[in-house]
Amino acid sequence: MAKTVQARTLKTRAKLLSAAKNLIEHSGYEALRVEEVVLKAGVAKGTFFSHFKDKEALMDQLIGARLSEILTEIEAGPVPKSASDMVAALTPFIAFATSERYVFDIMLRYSGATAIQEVGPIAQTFLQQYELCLKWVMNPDWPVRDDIPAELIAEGIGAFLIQAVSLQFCALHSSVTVEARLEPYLHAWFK
Amino acid sequence: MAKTVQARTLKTRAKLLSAAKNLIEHSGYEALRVEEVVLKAGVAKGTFFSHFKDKEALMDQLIGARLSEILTEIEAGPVPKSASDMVAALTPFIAFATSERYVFDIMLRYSGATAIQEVGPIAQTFLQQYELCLKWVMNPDWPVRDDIPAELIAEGIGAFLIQAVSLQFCALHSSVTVEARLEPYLHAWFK
DNA sequence: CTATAAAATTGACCATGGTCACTTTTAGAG
DNA sequence: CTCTAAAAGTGACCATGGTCAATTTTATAG
Repeated sequence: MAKTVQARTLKTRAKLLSAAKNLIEHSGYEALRVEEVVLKAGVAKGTFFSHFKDKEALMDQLIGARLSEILTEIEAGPVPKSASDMVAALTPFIAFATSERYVFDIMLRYSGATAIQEVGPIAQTFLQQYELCLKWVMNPDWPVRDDIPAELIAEGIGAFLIQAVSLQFCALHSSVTVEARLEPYLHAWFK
Repeated sequence: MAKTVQARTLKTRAKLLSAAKNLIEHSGYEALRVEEVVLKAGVAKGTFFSHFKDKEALMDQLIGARLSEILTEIEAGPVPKSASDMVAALTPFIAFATSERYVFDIMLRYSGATAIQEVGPIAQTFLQQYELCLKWVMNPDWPVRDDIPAELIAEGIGAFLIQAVSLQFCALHSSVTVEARLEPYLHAWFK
């Protein structure tokens, strides 16, 4: 018998995801307990772990999906025309990344692929973010430095984003917004 | 009676740290179990947690101490004269950061201060690294861009470091060394 | 030296993520 | 329709980090 995926599987998975989403909507990501998810989904604990490698894999799914939504929405918007435009455009992404320390921790842990040869949902959004910035930066009337490859600039923006959010979580600099912190970095890529 | 710290406290703390160090030397950071630490130190489990807020606080201490050693050694060396020099100088730091995924995760989580108004050992090493890079970059015969504040460049180097190590842990790019990945970023700061 | 309050330590206990041998369900061959 | 093997699901159980009321040790006032 070939390895088939039964309809039941998809239904159970959907129940788990929906239960998790509801719980998170109510009390945030960090407070999520596997016990509560399976209770609400009406399945046994073991079932959870036959659908997700571990609790963080579920988080990867959920946070990844949310980030992708946000980036897709940003992508649909106008191409920014300056550093501050760019920062403004990225604001929803930043807002989500800073919404909970736990969320940012998961983002960092999953920003690279977790297992070899596997790119998880969050890792994919980092690629999406890279490509979005690359698109912006390759815009011909964009005043970006031409002595640096566009790919490097796009990657660098990702690095600066992480840095700015990290510093936000650092008590030492919390009076400055992430956006204000990000902008001077971006200027370094401009002519 | 005033709040005094008994000699016993220091002794117990030292026993715990030494036990942990031995265990880590033998099987790495990730494999460390609190249970084993207290067994080896000859104290009860509760004692551990009256000395360290949680297991990660111990890791913050140990990893922070190691990072500080490494940075202090780098600081004692010659001031690098180019991007590749700089990358070469940072190699011991990178080697430790990439030695275990777990170590890098802890570094990221603690890179900002954890609690408000408190800078932990790892967070301090990020400051140390920032100041080291600042010192290098402010060297008058250093060919760095002068249209960007030295402080920003130093901060940016930190961001690039993290980015390069993160990508190292990403299966997609693991064929390139961290050093090779870091260098082109650094060139962006040069004239 | 003794009494006593603060400091330090203890270990049974809890919370929660994760495992796995077993049971139930399902798809499809005959 | 029945039989069977794979797929899916179950829940008792384990691993491990962390808690806290009770106990022991220490410093020092009198």
